[in-house]
Amino acid sequence: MSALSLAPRALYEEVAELLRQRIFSRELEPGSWIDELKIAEEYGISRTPLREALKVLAAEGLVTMKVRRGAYVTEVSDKDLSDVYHLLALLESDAAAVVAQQATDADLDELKGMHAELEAALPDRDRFFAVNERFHMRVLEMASNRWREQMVADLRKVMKLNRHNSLLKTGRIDDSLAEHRAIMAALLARNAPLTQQRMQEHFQNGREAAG
Amino acid sequence: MSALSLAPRALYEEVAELLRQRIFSRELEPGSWIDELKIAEEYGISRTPLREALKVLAAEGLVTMKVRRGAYVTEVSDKDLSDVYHLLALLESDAAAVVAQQATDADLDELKGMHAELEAALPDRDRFFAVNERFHMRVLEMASNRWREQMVADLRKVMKLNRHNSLLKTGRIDDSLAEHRAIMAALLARNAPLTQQRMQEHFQNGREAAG
DNA sequence: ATTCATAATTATTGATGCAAAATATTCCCA
DNA sequence: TGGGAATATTTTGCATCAATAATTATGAAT
Repeated sequence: MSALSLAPRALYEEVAELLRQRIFSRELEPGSWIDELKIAEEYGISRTPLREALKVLAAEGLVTMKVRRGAYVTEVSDKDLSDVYHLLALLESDAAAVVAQQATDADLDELKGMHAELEAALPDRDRFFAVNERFHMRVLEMASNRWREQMVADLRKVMKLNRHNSLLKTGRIDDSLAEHRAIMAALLARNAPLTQQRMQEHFQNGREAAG
Repeated sequence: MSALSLAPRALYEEVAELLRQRIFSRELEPGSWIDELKIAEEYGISRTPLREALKVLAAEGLVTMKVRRGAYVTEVSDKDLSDVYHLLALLESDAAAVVAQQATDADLDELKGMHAELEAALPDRDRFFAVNERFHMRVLEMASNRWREQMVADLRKVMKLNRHNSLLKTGRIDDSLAEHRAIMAALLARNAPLTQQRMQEHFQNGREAAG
């Protein structure tokens, strides 16, 4: 009773989250078979909620179900990674364009504040990563399209399957910051096409750095 | 034993498909509660595979799970519909641009053939709808990004939740055909930006006609 | 008469058990 | 000794059963 949850989730949701952690930490390796009995015993639960959790993860693309052969951790090829990255760029740059068009002054103020945090974060890399992540997520929220938010969330999870996954390389922090400045300027100017273009470039640069 | 399936699916997959049909046919109305006992009895199955099927549908966005309150058919608001449409336009126009850039001559020939079928389909509306659907799906396949294919497939399912869902209005067939001609021309010219723009417009026109 | 509390019914959620299928192992025969 | 068939084991997939939580209905008290 250490953590009384205000929003009690179903057991299969909890299990799904635990499995996500184990997959992202590569304790469960891509391509490897997931032993239902073993996991169920480890968590002290039955196979029923575990199987339901696996189906949730399958829908997210994190595991792959094979008929009569159980669940496997999804293997992402280089092409998969490239494809997912392409979609993230497309969806997030569009979201940014929507924000440039529809955001309230208060919204832009908030983003300006977060960008200031980003500028101040260096040289603390971890802090920079954290604020950067929050900024991207906040832009997505402001575009207020729950379907896109879900899709981007799922795609980002798939990205994390890869060992060299980071959407932001350490060697590219300075460039990334400069790009963020340009994006922020376009947003404040409420220039939707320019915002879209700069966000797209931001992703493309990150992609080249990753490849 | 009427249909011996070469690719035997699990029962929960079959059930998921049956439920999709019932949801799309509005036999199960949006917002309504899904009675697990009743459905399980109707199909002569237990509740376990049914519950797994419901979680698959929940991942697709067709049903919404409420904790300790079971499954409900998702209600799509006008805004949801608009948001989903926006994403479909974004993803499919991008796919078309990719095809314009990367397709082989054989690919373009195939699309040309399908477009010819489309031209020949009129005045048979049903045939026009069918060929149109195949065309869009084939373009998506040619862009060869399985993640996008999955996303578009799910979004199209959500669209079907709405009563006035059709991505192609009957009154707009002539306009639609003209737009398809323009898209086809841009594809054959391998002009990616133009293809993207025309596909985007194609969706925007459809959207205005729907609203 | 109305409201709050308690009890009963109903439905979801989790556990256990069983059967079918797939894989691995062993034994027999060439 | 090597290959193939038969058997045994493992594991998925489905069904049944039990328990927990929520809603509704009923009763009592103000």
